[in-house]
Amino acid sequence: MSTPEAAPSLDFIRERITADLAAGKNGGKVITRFPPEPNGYLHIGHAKSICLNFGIARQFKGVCHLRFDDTNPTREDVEYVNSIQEDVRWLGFDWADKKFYASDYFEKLYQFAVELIKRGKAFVCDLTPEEMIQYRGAPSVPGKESPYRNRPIAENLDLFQRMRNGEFADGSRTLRAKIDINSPNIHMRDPAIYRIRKAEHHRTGNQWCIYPMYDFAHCLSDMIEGITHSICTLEFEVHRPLYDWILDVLETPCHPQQIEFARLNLNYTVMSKRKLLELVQENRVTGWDDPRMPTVAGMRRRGYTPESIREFADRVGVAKRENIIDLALLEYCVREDLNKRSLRAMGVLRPIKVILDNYPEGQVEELEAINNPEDPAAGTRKVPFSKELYIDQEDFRENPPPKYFRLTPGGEVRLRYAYIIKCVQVVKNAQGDVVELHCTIDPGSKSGGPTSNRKIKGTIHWVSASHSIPAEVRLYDRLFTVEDPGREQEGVDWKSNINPHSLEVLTQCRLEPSLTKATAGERYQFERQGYFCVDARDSAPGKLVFNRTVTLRDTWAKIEGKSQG
RNA sequence: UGCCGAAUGGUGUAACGGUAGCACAACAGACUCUGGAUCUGUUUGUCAUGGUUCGAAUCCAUGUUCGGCAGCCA
Repeated sequence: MSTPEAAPSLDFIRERITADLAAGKNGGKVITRFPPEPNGYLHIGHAKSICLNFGIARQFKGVCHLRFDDTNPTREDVEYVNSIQEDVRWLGFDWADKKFYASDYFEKLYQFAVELIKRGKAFVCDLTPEEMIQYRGAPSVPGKESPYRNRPIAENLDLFQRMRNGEFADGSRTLRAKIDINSPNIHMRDPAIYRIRKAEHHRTGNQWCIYPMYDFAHCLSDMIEGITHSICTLEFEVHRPLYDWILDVLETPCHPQQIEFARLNLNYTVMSKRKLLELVQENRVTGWDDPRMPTVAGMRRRGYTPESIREFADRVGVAKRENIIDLALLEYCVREDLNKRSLRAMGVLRPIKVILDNYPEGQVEELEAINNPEDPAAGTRKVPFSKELYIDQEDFRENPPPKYFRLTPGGEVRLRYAYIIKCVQVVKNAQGDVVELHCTIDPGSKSGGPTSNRKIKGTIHWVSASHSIPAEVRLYDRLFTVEDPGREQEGVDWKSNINPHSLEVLTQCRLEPSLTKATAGERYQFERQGYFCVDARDSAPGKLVFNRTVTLRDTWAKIEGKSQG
């Protein structure tokens, strides 16, 4: 017997699509599209949109097109076309043979513009850009009709053809829709739909010197592809009347429904392509794929999994209200995923030497360690143990605060998978820094041994000094020190909030020898510390570089942070 | 002050006139050879004021606050 279950709640877009389907619209088909402009790398906000559009297509047994919205040759580039495809694929989505470019439609778009002119709904305007701004008015200021607005159709046709022929200079003329110069919606005040740009396009070369504007190209591209639901972000809401107007006037055979949702914002980072580009160009980061960037490429390099990003996109939901998502949710999603799948290893980031006084010189034991306690199938491995070890500086305190469960002078601690040791002597250098610890082991306390069940509060990780391998480890922190760095404030450069400690490079790290074979992109949990990923760009055999994806949840840091006020 | 939107705990998001729920965060505890994971529990919310109704987060009115729009960008 099944108990009555509440239907899984749908977001407002899926709700609407469900209703359309129920009403028999679009012949029962669902076709969406992800339409990036190739003028930058994709970021986590795009990932949300990708998951939405491709996810809806998958869910409703439809398809999602990948369409490059490349109508502005001055800012677009093939580098971006390539990175976008790589990122969408990496995220786990497939556009099959549905890859398109708005530039594929330039000729069709031109013909639609001619048709608009023939229907008396567009005109060639000779106003300069400055004049056009003036004539357009402002939100509360009525517009003024262009003196060229009532040119005869034949003259418009001739002029538009000559615009295409390259007879006029950049910026000297535009083709404008003839709608209503006094519309309360500024986008309806006879918007420009074609401009002259004698620029080389990354795909059409010098074939064109006039290019359609977004508002004209987008709705018609959607229409040409038979898109049923054209999902975009909130700032296009005021464009929808224009979207609909163009398709209505042209009496097109299909009329996609534009639906707007609120874009994703994440705290402690910026999400505008312009700002991200600025960080790249000013070398505030090492590139679009810098692991601190909220770009898909950066997150990939940092060690995020596609699964975790998809899970995140699911959890943030889809709605129309402005939002700023807590970075903690993203981090929760990666930890959740990585905890289940990643192999454990021991690595000492800031080494301090430990000498076991009562352990035989030259003896080496191979101790068994569990590869992943969450997955018994991952098996075990051997870790060498010897008289000289390294432990992390953080795991020893000469003057321990209350509740400190690690190594202290005269205190005991468990070495993971090995023995319980006691610190008997602290060696310092001339500056008073602790450089070496002498300890003794409890021989019976070896994991599995007779006294191994002794209750010891703390367990720490370690590596054998002579067996361990060197590595560089890069620790990342949030790129900005304030929650909403993108918010423009008068007289304040948004870049003044960049976190000067967003990157810390550790070069003295020592890792357990099993990591020798770690290859680019592989992810591990360094026990008690976090998840780390072999850097795909800078790591090499014998010269390992790891990126810290995210720390483990750190209850101790919280306790200590609180007691320090 | 024109037009278009949106307001539910700290952050997101459900509830579609009938018990305000879920997740993250926070807090407390259990367990632990990772201060991880896991488990248990706790705190915190319907923008305001009216109205309709047996009953309102939901419907209506007014107001408030926040966001978007004045590129020949997308």
